[in-house]
Amino acid sequence: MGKEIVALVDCNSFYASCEEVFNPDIIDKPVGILSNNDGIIVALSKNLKKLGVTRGTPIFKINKHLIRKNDIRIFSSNYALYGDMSARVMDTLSIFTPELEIYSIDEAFLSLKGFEYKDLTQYGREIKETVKKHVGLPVSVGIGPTKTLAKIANHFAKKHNFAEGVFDITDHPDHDKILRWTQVENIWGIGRQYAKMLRRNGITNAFEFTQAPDKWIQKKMTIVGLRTVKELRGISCLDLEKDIKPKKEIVSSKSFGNPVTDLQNLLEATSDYCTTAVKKLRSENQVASLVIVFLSTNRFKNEPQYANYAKVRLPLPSGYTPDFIHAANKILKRIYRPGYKYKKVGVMLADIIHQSKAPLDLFQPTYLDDDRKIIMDCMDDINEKMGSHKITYASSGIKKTWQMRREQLTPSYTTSWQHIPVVKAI
DNA sequence: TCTGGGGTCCTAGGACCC
DNA sequence: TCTGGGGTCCTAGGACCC
Repeated sequence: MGKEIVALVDCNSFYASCEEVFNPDIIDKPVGILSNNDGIIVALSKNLKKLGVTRGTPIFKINKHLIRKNDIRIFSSNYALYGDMSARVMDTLSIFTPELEIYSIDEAFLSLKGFEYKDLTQYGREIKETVKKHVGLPVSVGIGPTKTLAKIANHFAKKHNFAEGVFDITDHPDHDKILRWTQVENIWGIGRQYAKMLRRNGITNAFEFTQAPDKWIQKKMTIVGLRTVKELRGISCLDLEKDIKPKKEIVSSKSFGNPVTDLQNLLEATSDYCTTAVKKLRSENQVASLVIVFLSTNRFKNEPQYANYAKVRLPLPSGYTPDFIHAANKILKRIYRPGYKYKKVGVMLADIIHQSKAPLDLFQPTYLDDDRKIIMDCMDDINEKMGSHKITYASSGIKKTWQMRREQLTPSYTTSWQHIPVVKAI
């Protein structure tokens, strides 16, 4: 076994950059992308960051004057577009390595094992330029002997202009200096709570963290924290995961555009989220047997609060949407209390297994061996061809007054024929 | 007026068993 | 007064990620 060497390729301000590809006139403007329901800012372009806006800020808290004065462009999130752009980036990256882990919508780890004879920084530049050419998106590349160090190298590449978006920390003469430069909250695996705890104990940067005793770290931060510190010391503890792992749980939940008080609307929303979740379940050829429904009021408001959840186990694992809608509606009726303004409901599917591993039953047909699977597959096919939600359940309602807001949505340029951009000759 | 959604992993403690 | 011990399984909650 040779030494591990990985590159982390990360798209810069991914959502904002996707919008810029199709709206070149916003490239130099501050751009912000909103969460579902147009609630908070989830992605910011460099120019928006410069104005002091941070991720997670509710849009209504951003000064209107600031928006107008700087011509800030705000968009609803367009996941159809981002998902498709992501797939194109990943396709391009797969040219550069036999082993690729798609870590998130905008990040991938590439194994560069066996490539050490190359100038890896130069290779990183090639990767960067090729993605730009093929997909039009800017990326940064960090290279290191472990995933955690590759993350740090990537962060470094982004923050220092001289790196021009590519940095290799491997055997770098200033290795410790770079770790000293990395504040604890910027270490992959250290969140808000642990960062606070480390600072309380006098540990402020990655280098100081590597000097802490293993026993102490494990006691305070479990084995997860210990792995992180070992990775910082150059010992690989997190393998590249090439295979896409089947989901263990599937959640569908959304805040409402407006508060909902009556049971009927909640039942409709629950049915709708059930439909989404079970469709996802089927798309991975899986079945589930546990349904959990949760609901809550708006915790930011100074009004009576209520939150609850409950679960139901199906007699047999299923992929049949009505099985889940029945169960979910039953649960909802149990936990619903009148008199509250609800902000959100959600459905979670758990105890998920692959269809082929579903147990048989002597006394009742399973999802696989009666008509239910055929009906579902048929419905999925039609919705795939004719557009999603062509066939749906009446229990999801028609008016859907509870639906989320998406007022600044851009077209689905790459995934919908109606939205394909037109190039006009002058 | 308006504050996201979807995941994973680990551990402590209770339930249960012999 | 004294009231076992060890193993496994499950779950809720807390931490993290993007």
